[in-house]
Amino acid sequence: MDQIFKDLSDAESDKSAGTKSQSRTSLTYSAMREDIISGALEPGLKLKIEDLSKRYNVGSSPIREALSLLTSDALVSRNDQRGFRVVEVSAGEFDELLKTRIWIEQRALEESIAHGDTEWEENVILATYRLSRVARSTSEDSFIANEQWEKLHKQFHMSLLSACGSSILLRFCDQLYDRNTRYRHLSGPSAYPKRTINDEHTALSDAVIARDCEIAVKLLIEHYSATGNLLRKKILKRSVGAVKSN
Amino acid sequence: MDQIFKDLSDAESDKSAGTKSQSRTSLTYSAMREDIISGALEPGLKLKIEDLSKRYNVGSSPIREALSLLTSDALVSRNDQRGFRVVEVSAGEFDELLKTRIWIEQRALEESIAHGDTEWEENVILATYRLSRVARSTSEDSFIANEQWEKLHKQFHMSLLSACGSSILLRFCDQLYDRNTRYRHLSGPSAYPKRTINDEHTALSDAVIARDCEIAVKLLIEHYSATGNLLRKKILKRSVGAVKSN
DNA sequence: TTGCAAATTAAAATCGATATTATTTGACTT
DNA sequence: AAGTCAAATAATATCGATTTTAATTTGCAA
Repeated sequence: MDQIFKDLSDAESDKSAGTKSQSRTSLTYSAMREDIISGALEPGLKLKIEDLSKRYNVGSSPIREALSLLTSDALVSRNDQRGFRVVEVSAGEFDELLKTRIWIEQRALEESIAHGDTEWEENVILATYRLSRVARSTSEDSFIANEQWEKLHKQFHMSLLSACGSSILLRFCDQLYDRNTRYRHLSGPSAYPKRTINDEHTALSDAVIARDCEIAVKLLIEHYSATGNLLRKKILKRSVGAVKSN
Repeated sequence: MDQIFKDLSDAESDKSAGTKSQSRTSLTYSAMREDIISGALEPGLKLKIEDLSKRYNVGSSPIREALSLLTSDALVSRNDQRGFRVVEVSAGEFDELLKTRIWIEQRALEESIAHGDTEWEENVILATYRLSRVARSTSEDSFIANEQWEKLHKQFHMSLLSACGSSILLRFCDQLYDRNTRYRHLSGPSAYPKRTINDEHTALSDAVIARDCEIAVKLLIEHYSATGNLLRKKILKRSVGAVKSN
């Protein structure tokens, strides 16, 4: 928990017209969310209101509200009268996450393929292309997560599902995606040794565009299972050596 | 919005030992949740902090935290700098809800049937029996929602899914169930004229116990679709005549 | 009248102080 | 040495006042 945090206190210096000023609660929520998913705030960490107030430079009310919101994202746990914590990670939860994600995304993908229109198709093509153009790591030898890749990767996966016809289902997928990303970040750098992820993405995209539901679903499941298997080992290693903080 | 609300101010008069005192936030959250689902706080209503403070007899902080939590349940919407509202209802959202619920619960039911053990089976039997023993309405002629039935009905449906192996999926089902219940309450009394709901429940339960996945899923979908069709008409009628409050 | 802008009012958001509850410490007993 | 209890400390939860922002009204000019 020893890193530089953004100062939210002068967030409303919003010179750019049109941008309706966000509340401190919203800004703090986004910032904390980012910090939990990235691993900056590590699993199990006790989240003391006063500490957070100092770090994010806001009073206790926005902090508490942000924590309440994060609770529903399953990133923070609340325990009445004894505060908040970053939720723990475990191999068990990871497996459940993976399993559930596959169940839900399978259906979303099927519906998307069945109902997606031309615009959707083009969005998939675009998202696939954009993702293919950026590197996963900013460095060649050591792995340094590329912010841009993260963003495009999520956009790619969400684009596949976006025509499923249910914003409710999409919301679930979005949430599960982020929870999974957290595991990916926590598992440490260079999680995917030799696998040619880009090829997997392209193949998946092709099947989707060809409206080949069977293949697409098969590829999606394989894609998730493969990354999942790699991650699980790391998580296990991690959770054994984990230190319950403060 | 002119009804009696519970006074939360002396909630900690918790004589019963063992019950760890809940926070005002939690209590307020539950109370407001109940009031939104029951329709006491109607769709679109502006939720002014001060009003709510008076009604629920707590300060602004617990109110705001409770509202933040309700936001993630999709029961309350927040609009930065201009407060909270009870989320609107619409035929469109209802359809999406129904559709999504069927997608998700189908999978949950399939998994549950595939993996459920003896204990699960017995829970289903029990839940079915208990539900069959209470009346939907407390009155014979006019429809007056029976609190007990509501509880047991939810327990019945959740019991069917409870062995699906994913607490994450169950959480989703739970949330969607509640959102649907809100529609049911809003659609007004005596929503189900002649249909013998109890028979439908029994048939569903039988199929589940017999591990007949195909039939069970078919019955579940029919069950939801039938009630859904009835509700949709009422919702349409309602949303036309709705008055944007305050 | 109608349109616009300043002034007013109302509400949301935020802060910082207080009250409440949990946790730790340390003296004392067995 | 281990356990128990009470005081001291630390943290949470809550309140009420203040600041900031949005919505409304009012007054003035075209």
